[in-house]
Amino acid sequence: MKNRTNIILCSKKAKCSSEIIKRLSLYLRNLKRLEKEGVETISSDKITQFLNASSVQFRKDLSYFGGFGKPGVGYKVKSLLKELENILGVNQEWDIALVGAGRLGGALSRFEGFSRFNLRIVCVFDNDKKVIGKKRGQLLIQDVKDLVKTVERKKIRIAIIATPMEAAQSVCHELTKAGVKGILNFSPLVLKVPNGVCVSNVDMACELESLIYFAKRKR
Amino acid sequence: MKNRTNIILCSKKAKCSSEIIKRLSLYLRNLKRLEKEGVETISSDKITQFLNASSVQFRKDLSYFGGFGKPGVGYKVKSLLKELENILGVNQEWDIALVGAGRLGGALSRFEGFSRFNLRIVCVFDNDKKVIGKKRGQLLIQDVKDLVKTVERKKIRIAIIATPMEAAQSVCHELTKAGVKGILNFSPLVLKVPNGVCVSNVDMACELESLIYFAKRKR
DNA sequence: ACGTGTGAACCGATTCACAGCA
DNA sequence: TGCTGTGAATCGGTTCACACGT
Repeated sequence: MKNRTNIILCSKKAKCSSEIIKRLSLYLRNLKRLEKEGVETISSDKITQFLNASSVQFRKDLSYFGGFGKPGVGYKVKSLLKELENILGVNQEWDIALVGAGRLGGALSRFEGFSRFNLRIVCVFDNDKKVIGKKRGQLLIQDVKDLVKTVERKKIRIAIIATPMEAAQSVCHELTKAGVKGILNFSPLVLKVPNGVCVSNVDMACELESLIYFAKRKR
Repeated sequence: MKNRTNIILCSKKAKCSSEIIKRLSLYLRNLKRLEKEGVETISSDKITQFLNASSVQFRKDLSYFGGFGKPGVGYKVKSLLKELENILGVNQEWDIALVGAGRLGGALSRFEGFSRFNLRIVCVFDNDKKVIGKKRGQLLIQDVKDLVKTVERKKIRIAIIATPMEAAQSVCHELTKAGVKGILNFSPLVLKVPNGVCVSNVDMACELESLIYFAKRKR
């Protein structure tokens, strides 16, 4: 009744919340595991068993992009995996810029998880004269003054901010000026960004304080 | 018309989503900044100007716990700050256990942000014989085998999991067995926890993949 | 019979609109 | 007048119920 090809991938874009996309990413990871284990077909019931999602939600999430399953059978692991990679855009390598070479930045630059997902940190910036020029893993730490130039030249679209709060907004400004469209923000500042730029905040203090709130009233 | 004291703090507990609590934590942080700057009174309009929240949402969030503002005037920074600290339970020190002394764990154990919020990492565990017994900052890295014993003895209620995916579920099990009620999970696994335990996931791969999805379709 | 895909119902969270107080 | 606090309306996301394909 309805055309199910990738026109939908675009046309339904507006309806697609970041929560859905994060779940797709989660599904993808689990499909990869299943593939490794040699599983060929899986039902929505089975795959959501180990996730915090219902089988209906799984099917609904996928339905925004098309019908990938066979009634009475389920989903072919390999082909659904490819579809999701395609939808998310992770079938190509993505270069990432990291700003802030402090402790957190250092840990992130060596975080194995990134490479596993076709994500590659290709440059690291800092404003501290003492670390500029030093190596962080394979990468030379560059002066944050060269940020715009470098990010533009390398056509980087995704960046991670791991600076102290004070520097975060100006770094953010430079990044967007240089064409960055997605920012993973580890600083506790709420960033102001121009339209069309997407920010994802990882605010550890907020997370921990909410845990404390709920933990406090258990027993 | 309605009693506004801390009975509500408990009775409204059920209505309070973790999103509200995280925002309260954000408000608190900004109130601290304002206090430092010497601001004595603030309106909901002003304080939300630099946050991703509307002034109505600010007032609504607070209204779950009582009316702290004065019509026509606003909120007294100092006293609202105290109220929020009280609600969140961050006016006392909280001891945290960290599991996983790898790169991420290492960065976290030295993350200055924690101490700023009355959070103190008091023990670090790992299962790698090569690092057990070594110092991580001030702390000795302990064998994960001693986890339950130590966590019970120190009455720790909050923990951070920064282990590889494979170890996460068993660590989580031990933590809850030892009485932990809140877990900040940096591993990409969806944890199964008993009722009454609160998990907050920081899944960097999902965050980044969602950024990629949205960045991909901008220009 | 089994499992997908989806309109409809539901539910929670945000926003609106305004009453009431300083 | 200025700003808070809150019922009512609205919006979006999740779940239900079931039609349909294999």
